[in-house]
Amino acid sequence: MNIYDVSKKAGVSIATVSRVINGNANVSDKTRQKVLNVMTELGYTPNVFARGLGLNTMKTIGIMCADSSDPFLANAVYHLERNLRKNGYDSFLCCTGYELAARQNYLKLLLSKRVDAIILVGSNYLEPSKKDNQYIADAAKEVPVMLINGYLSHPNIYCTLCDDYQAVYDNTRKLIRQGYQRPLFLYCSRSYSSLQKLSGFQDALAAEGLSAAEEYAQMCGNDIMQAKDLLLCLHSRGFLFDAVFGAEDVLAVGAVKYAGALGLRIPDDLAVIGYNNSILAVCSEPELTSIDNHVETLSLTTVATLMRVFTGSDAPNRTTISGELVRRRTTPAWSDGYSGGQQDTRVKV
Amino acid sequence: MNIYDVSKKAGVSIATVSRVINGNANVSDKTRQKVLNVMTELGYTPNVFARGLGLNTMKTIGIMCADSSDPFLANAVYHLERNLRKNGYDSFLCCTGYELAARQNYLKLLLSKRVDAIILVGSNYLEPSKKDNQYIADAAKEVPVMLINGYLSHPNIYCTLCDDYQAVYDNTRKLIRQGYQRPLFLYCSRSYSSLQKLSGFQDALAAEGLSAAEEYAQMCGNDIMQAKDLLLCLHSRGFLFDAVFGAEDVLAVGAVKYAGALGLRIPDDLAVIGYNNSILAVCSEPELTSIDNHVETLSLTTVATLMRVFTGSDAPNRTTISGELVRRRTTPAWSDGYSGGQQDTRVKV
DNA sequence: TTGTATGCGTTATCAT
DNA sequence: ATGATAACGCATACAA
Repeated sequence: MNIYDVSKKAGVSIATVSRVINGNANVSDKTRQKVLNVMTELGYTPNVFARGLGLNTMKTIGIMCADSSDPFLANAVYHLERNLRKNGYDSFLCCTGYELAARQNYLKLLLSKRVDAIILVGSNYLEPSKKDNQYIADAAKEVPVMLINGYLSHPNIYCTLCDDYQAVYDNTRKLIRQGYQRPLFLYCSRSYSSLQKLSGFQDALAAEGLSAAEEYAQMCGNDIMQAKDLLLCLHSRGFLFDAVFGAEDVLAVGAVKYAGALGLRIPDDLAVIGYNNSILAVCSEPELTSIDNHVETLSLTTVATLMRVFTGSDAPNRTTISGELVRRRTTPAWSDGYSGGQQDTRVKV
Repeated sequence: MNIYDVSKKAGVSIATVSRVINGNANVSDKTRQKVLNVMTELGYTPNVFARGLGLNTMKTIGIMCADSSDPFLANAVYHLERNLRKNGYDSFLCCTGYELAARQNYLKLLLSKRVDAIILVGSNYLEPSKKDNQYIADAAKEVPVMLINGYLSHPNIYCTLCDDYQAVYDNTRKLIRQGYQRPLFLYCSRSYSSLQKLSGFQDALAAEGLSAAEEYAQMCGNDIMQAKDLLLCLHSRGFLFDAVFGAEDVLAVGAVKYAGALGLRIPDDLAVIGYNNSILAVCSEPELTSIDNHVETLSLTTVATLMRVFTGSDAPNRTTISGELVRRRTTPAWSDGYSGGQQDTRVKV
């Protein structure tokens, strides 16, 4: 079943059939209709390989993420996939894990499959060492590379990110002004975005005139229980803190568990803020105040930018959107001017 | 940069180069080495389209799931993708949503991309009406179709599922024998797997000599708050229940929230069991007893079966694995013989 | 508006 | 063991 069968049955040449397939205007309505009829009658579908051979594209985007079971990444992938398809592109998903060598292999594989672009989801793709990011820059020589929540200044690389620094900075300051004089920052990776958040936290302490002692930023595993245990351990060592800002919701939930274990009242004895506004925030008890980094917007923007790149329109190499505090029950009510906080809204699903 | 360039530089014919690429034995070691050297030197990669044209396969599997941000589905996708790649296959992921028409389109699209097989993840793919599943049966005429947590008896369709019926049946009986005489079942879809769970629940009531009044199985939205509100509403109407068995962890968390709202003690006043052993189970407070349906095993088995199908070995049309109760703090300790319960283990991430 | 002929980069079938 | 050559199914430049 190929284009010849159709052309034969329709009594036209394959060129005409091809024109119909590709929506070429140079076909009479009558002929077009005849061909279309035959195509549906035969249940004909163009062979993608033959097509790809000629056009050297399969209208396919490669998406790389560390782990599609991470709620944030999963959400991003979901929206990316959806929107790409809306624009006529299919997606090739790769869950690469966190190891560099594996990632390099996946990238090579995607390129060998002749994808039309590559989207890297998650700030964890940015290695601290420049050299380790070279493979990304190399890929950008062949196809456009899109980064979600990561930044790399390089031709043909386009970045869309949430302003994590500002979000943490603003809200840490608010926290302190509410009387929480000993906030603790909890993070679990040294990714670009984590480091941004950390800076935001440290700068906020400085801006409020607090000493930013090293211990007020603690690193731990990406896990509820590890976070809880770490806090318990700190507490038993006599370390004092009255608020926890988690770089991820998981860590913040750990803080809530910690408070529960010690019988601390939330938010009176301990305030907690998470990050991502994931389902964990509403699952937690009490429900978690969390920063929404607008996954959907990030994804939509990325796709929109990519389409601009494809059409040759000029596209910004870097787009930043702001995070937004979604207040729930682990922080006291506060009001202020300079950043549009928002009352409890629907959580990202 | 193509096979001709390589053949020229290596001083052999393209046929020989092709043989080297495909590991054909009819090449002298000397020639093979020479060709390999040239290939790496030139950084040559075979063109997948041309290759696909000849072989009519791209070693690619189409994976369909409703929503990659659902923890269970995300996990399955993750493991599928990983294991397929281990077997030399790439994956095409489609998040189809829950609507039939969209799903039919996605399936058509995958077939038009000439995938080598299709994997449907999640029992939600099985419609109650036979007619609505016809498109799946049709697809099976072209390529093998794998179902995870769904069952359809049809040639070239292979199903791998968790024995949801038995898991719910067994554990509901245990619950009742512990003294919970008024268990309530909460579910949120009429998918194959949901209905299996429901039957298990109903049969358990009957087996324990309890009247299975309609109201003891309630349907509600797939959402923590909706579940909580429904329970509150039932309570205010004077409806009595002392245990909740959720068909999904989300619903069980809703039950925990309900208990919190009313000041009920868990598990004394209310026992709760969830399903999936997702991260929600450990996020909940108190932590949720939940049934682990072994996503990873399901995924591994599916891939293994598919590989058997590809090699022409005979493969079982249906494989069932058993669920397993992971006990935490929303049920009292109980011990018994006939089903291997397990103490709190690591949650699925 | 329609048809003819060629190229795309492989694999596979013959020969040699 | 190696080489020449015919598919594979489509897009497209060119001709009519």
